[in-house]
This record gives sequence, C-alpha cells and structure tokens, in this order.
Amino acid sequence: MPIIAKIAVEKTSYHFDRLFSYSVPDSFEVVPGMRVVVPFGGGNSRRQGLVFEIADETDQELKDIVSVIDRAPVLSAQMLELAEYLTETTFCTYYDAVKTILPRGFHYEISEKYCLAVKPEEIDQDGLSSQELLFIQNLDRNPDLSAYNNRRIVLSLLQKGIIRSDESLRRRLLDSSDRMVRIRSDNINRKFTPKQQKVIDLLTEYDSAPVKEICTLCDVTSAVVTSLAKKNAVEIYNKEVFRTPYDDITEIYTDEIVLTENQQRIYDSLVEMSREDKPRAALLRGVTGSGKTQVFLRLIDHITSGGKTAIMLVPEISLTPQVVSLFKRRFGREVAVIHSGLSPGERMDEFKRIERGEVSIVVGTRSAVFAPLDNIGIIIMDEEGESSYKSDSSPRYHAREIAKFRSARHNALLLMASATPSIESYHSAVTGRYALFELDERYKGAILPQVDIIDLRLNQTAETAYNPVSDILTEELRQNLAANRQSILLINRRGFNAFAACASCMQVVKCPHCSVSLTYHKTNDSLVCHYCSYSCRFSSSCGLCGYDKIRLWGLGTQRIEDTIQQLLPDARILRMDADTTYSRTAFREKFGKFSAGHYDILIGTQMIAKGLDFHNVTLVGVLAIDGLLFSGDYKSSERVFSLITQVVGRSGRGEKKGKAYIQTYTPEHPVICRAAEQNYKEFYAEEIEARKLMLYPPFCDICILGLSSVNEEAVIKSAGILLDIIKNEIDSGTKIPLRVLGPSRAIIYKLSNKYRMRILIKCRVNRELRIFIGGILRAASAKKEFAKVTLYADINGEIN
DNA sequence: TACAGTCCCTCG
DNA sequence: GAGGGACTGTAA
Repeated sequence: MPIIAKIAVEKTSYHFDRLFSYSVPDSFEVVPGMRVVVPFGGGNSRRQGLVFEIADETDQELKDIVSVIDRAPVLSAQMLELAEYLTETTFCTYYDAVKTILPRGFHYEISEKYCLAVKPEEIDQDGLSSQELLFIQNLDRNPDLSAYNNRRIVLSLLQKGIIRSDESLRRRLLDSSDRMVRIRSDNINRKFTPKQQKVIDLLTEYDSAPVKEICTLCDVTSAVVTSLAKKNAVEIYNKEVFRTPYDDITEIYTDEIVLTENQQRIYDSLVEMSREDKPRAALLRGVTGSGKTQVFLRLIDHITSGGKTAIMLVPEISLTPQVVSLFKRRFGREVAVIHSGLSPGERMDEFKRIERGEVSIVVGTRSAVFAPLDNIGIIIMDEEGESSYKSDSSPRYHAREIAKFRSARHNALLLMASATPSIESYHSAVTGRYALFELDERYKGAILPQVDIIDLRLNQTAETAYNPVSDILTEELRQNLAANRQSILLINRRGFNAFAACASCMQVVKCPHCSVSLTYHKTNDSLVCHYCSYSCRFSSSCGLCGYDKIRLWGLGTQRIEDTIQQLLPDARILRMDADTTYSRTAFREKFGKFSAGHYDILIGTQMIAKGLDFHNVTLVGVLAIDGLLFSGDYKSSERVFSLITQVVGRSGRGEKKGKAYIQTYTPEHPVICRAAEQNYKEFYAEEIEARKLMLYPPFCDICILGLSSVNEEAVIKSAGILLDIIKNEIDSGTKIPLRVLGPSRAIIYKLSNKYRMRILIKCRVNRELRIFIGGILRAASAKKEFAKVTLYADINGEIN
C-alpha cells in the first residue's frame, strides 16, 4: 500500500487551503517536518510543500511527490502543532504559518527553467504558432526566461516535446559553509591512484576535514577528492559555520545577583510556581527602574540550571540593547538572539543553533516566540503591553497568545512584566487568572520623579502665548543645563510642522495618495507624507483657492530643536526620530553619545521613551501629547498613559531626584492626571469602567474584517457583500452571540492609493467563532467581487 | 463552424 | 492565483 503524505503547499490562497495528500514513491524517505516539491493544480506547476503527516491509507489516485528537499525535518512535531495553531487562530494558510516559523534563509524559490528537448534543426516549424517560434528563439538567447508570463505557450511546447523543463531549486540564501570531506570506511580497500591514496591515508587518520585543507596537505587539486567521491570512497558535505551576533562579548559575569527584599519575595513565589510543572501565568507590574530585569536573570538562571530552556521576549531589540548585552554577558554562548535587525544568514544560524539544542536561552522580539526550543521552562515577556508584540500583517498573531499556547504545551511558566500592563492582562491578574506581583519601589532607593502638568492655556505671557515650549519648561531646561544635567523632551511628531493649511480657504494640504495631511520638513523645504513617503517641494500658493496663503501649523521634533537652540544657544542638542535615526547602529551610537554626556538635551519621538538608563537625566518634558488621546482607537488611553510613564521614568534614575513636566491643553483629562501621578492602579480602575461601559476588551473581543483595494467602488461593493454573507450566516441559525458594526471607512480611508473599509465584530473568541470567521473569509474570497480586493481578519488588533 | 471571451469551479 | 471546461456570442 503506498504511503501518503499530507502536505502544506505554498502559494495557495486561504479559501482553498488545506493539507493536500500526495503519494510518496518508494525511493523517497519522507517524515513529517520535511520539505518536498510537489506538482500542483491543473498545470502541475512545481510547488514547495512541507509534510505535516504521514498516513498509510489510500483512498484515491494521488499525485506523486516530485522530490525531497530536506534530509532531516526542519520542523519538529511540536513545531508542526504550533503551525497548525497559527493557521487556526490567525486565518492564514498552512504554508504561511510554516514561513512564519522558519527563518527566511530556509526558503527556496523554485524556478522552472526550460531547454530545448530536440535539436533546433529537427523542429517542425509548420506545426508551431508564431508565438511559439518566438519563444523558442528567445529560449536560445536567454535560458533563464521566466515561464511565468508564457504559461500557455510553455505547456503547448512541453506537450509537443520540443522543450523540457530543467528544474532547479534556487535557494535565496546559501548556508555559510565550508566544503568538507569525510571517509566512508566501507569502501577504502579498493584500488586508488597514488594521489588518491594519499588523500585516503590522511583521511583514515583524521576522519574528516575541509576539502581545502586536504588539498593543501596532499598537494592535490580538488578534482582528486571529487573523483574519490564519485567512487563512493569519500563523502563531500557542507559544514555549517555559525555566525553569532553580539559575539564581541567575551567576558561572562557570574557574580551573584543581589535582590532586594521585595524582588526576592517575588522571585521565590515565581520559582515555586515553576516547580508545579503545569502551565502557569503571572503578571509582574513593576514601576520604571524597579529592577525587573534582575528578577528575570535570576529566574532564568534557576530554570536553565534545572535543565530547562527559556525564552525572553522584548518589544524591540534596538530599543533594548542593554537587555541583550546583559544576557550575553551573563550567559555567554548559551544565548541565541533573534530580532528583525539580523541578516537572513544570522537568523538562520541562530535558528539552527536553537534547534540543535546548543543554546538554552533565546532573547528576541516578537518572532522569537517561535524559537524551536525543546523543554521550555519559562517564557518572559517584558513590556507585555507593547503593541509591537502584535503582528500587523498576515499572519496577524499576538506573541502573548503564542506564548500561552507554548507554555501550555511545555507546562512552562509564562511571566508577563511591565510598568504599565495592558488593561486586559491586569484584568486577568486581578480576577485571578494570572498570579499578580507588584514592585512599587525603585531599585537602589531611587525615587520616582515628581511630575507637574503645565496648562498651556495659562502660565504664558502675551508674547510667549504661542511658543511651543512653555516659560516654565524653558526655565527648568535652563537651570538643568546650568547644573550640568541632562534633559529629555518627547514630542510625538517628526518633521518641523505637523501640517500645512491655507489661511484663506482653510484647506489642509493632503497627500495625493493617502487621506492624511502632509508634514513640513525644513531640512529640504518639503512636505512629506509619513505614511507613504510621498514628498513635494513646499509652495505657499494654495492649489485649491489659488491664494498665496499656505501657512505651517503645529509642532514637530525639528521645530522644537530650532526653538530650544534659539532659547538656549549653549545647549548641545541631540534629535532622534525616524529621520535622523533610521538604523540600529545609528540608534546605538546616538544613545551611547548621549549616555556619555556629549549632549545636554535629547529631543525625540517615542523611540526615546523606552528601556535605557541614563543616570544624569533629571528633567523630562512631554510636549503636545493631546493629539494621541483622540485617535479613535479604544487603546489610545492605554498607549498615552504608557508612553508618558515610560518617558517620565527616564528621569531621576541615578542618585539625583528627577522632575518631569507634561505640557497640555487638556490638563483635566483623567489619563493625563493619572500619568502625572504615576498612578497605574487608579488609571486601571477608570479605564476598566470605560471598557465595560463601551463593551471593549477584556469584556469582549474585537474581530476586524478589513478590506482594501485601489478601486474605490470595488471596496465599497465588496464590503456590502461581506456584510450580506455575515447576515446570511447569522440568519441561518448561528447561535454565536455577536454584534456587527459597519461597514465603515478605516480611520485612514485612503492609504498608498488603496481605499480601506472595515466591518467590526464584537464577540467572544473561541473555537466556534474562529470557524465562523474562517467560513466567512472563505465564502467571501471565493466570490468574483473580491478578485481585486484584499480581505483579512484580525482579532484584537488595532482598530484602524 | 471556429474562435474568443466569460463565468465558474477546482486545486490531492 | 492559474488552468480548464462549459457556455455564449460573433464573424465568416
């Protein structure tokens, strides 16, 4: 009975995706987790696939697997289970799930090339169309000719036997490898040429060696080794050389981590929880600077010395280089680092090191939650409320959900930590689903900064009323500068002015491709779209009314930099935003310089708010945060509270007490007030009431069905059809409780020339609901009206 | 009668 | 997303 393999096939679309069965020819050795090449669809085009299951029952005629890519599985049974979980919860195809888990470097690209199957003079020209003849002529000149655009011609020529396919797998990225040779002991008693014998002698001694080395030692060319390989006397293989990032750290610090009494108490309880050997979840809320990292290090020390492994998730590596180097310094080569800044090769190397069990600790961003570790004892998520843990492109997973799944499979402890946990997580903690731990004091006796609100409507004289930086804050900056201490100013908008508008007709200058206003950048005197990067020369004449009255309004980082420089000409100012700091290295370098005291004032967007310790910063100013409060998303309060708390937390981390000021036009806003008080519990109490009232998470889940298209009519029409499908499904007796809102325009209706609509469903996410949503997506995307429309489902993502 | 265009279905 | 079959309209 032929063996059949159930295979995830690449390049399928969601509405017909599933595991496809193929029969495995006897000559192939195939186990789950291996990648194979299979024929797919009517044209039997070659596709990659990954074997999920092997079964031996056979019900029907199946196509054969064409070839096997891997010699050993690239995904373990547990990782396959994880892939299945991803497809079910994020509505992606099986192969997309595989691609998400495997690093890019693993992906092959199948290129179908063709060559002539007969001699040119033997071609019967009369039997061919002019297009076919042209194809053959081009094939001669350009054998790489893509079959993609000429499918019909290719198929017809294949059928006539004039061309044949010359299939090859092209790997996007090759292993960094050395060609190695090893002896095959069963075959060494045959006769060899003198040169070959020399090689065999050397290899009997060393067993294996790099080809290069053998050739040098025996003074032969690699041809000798190759011919030995042909005789099956030796085997040539590739040795992988591992490139480890952050390898520059050589010294390992092993000194005892001293915990404060509170830290110790929490550590002890967490150790106790981890001993239970069943999945547990805990939330650690610790104010900025309370030394959560020390607790993490001790915990991981404990877990790994017990033979288990650990995953440490951080929101963004470039924002937290200190955490990484801390781990590297403590655990050395036991640590693998995974994040988006790695080259594909580096990523693949780290993946392999983890898979082979060469490391016991993985530190990384969102995708590190897929690290192929075995026997996981603990998963830690630092800054658990950060939005970067949620993927905003397919598959739209949340690292927290994946972490929960994995901790359940491994009976591991999941520890979430933050100064400002997400409302959902804190709710789970106070209602007892997670264990709750709190650290309300800063480490080493440092105290939280005193925070004052500056009401921009008051406190200003007539002349200074329109200054972007208030008199009080200016004076504080001056004093801090005089005292030789550093200051940080947060302004959540890059560029010089926030927008440009005509003073005559009051129209705001908008991006031609997006429904957002353009931001003025002084450096090149241009208006820039922060969403699609469109830019144009600034002109003061209004395109709509013709008057020469375009004026600039609002604040950006550049404007603040200019203003401060004028007010405090002696200050050394560093500006950090996406314009000045586009790379990881630029980021690290700038932070290093500021830390070393080369600058007095740091001005930046939210990228400066997180993670780092500056001991000489004693003043923080938050400018123009009001806009963020009204962004239309139910998470906006949470985001603003967290951002203010984090940036304010940069102040007074050393021995000197810190101060912070929040400039605002809405000083009575509860979120601003609670942030100024640094009172998370009160903020939570107010916010949870609002969520309950408005029926937002955690009191329900929100599923967004998003549609986008360059064709405005198509997107509006398909949104209507989507709503009909949902209504039909509900009428036909679905008992799932849910509320459907919309369709409505996305907050940014037009983005990069695509029109965007959405339908919002308030519901409770469970298996039944996911099947319901999956069914709707399948039903919709199979319809012709959706041909030009991109459709996706996102659960508890940002409402945009 | 031959074909191009279109709709719709399937993909193992 | 691509191929293929069935069906339809149209030119000769």
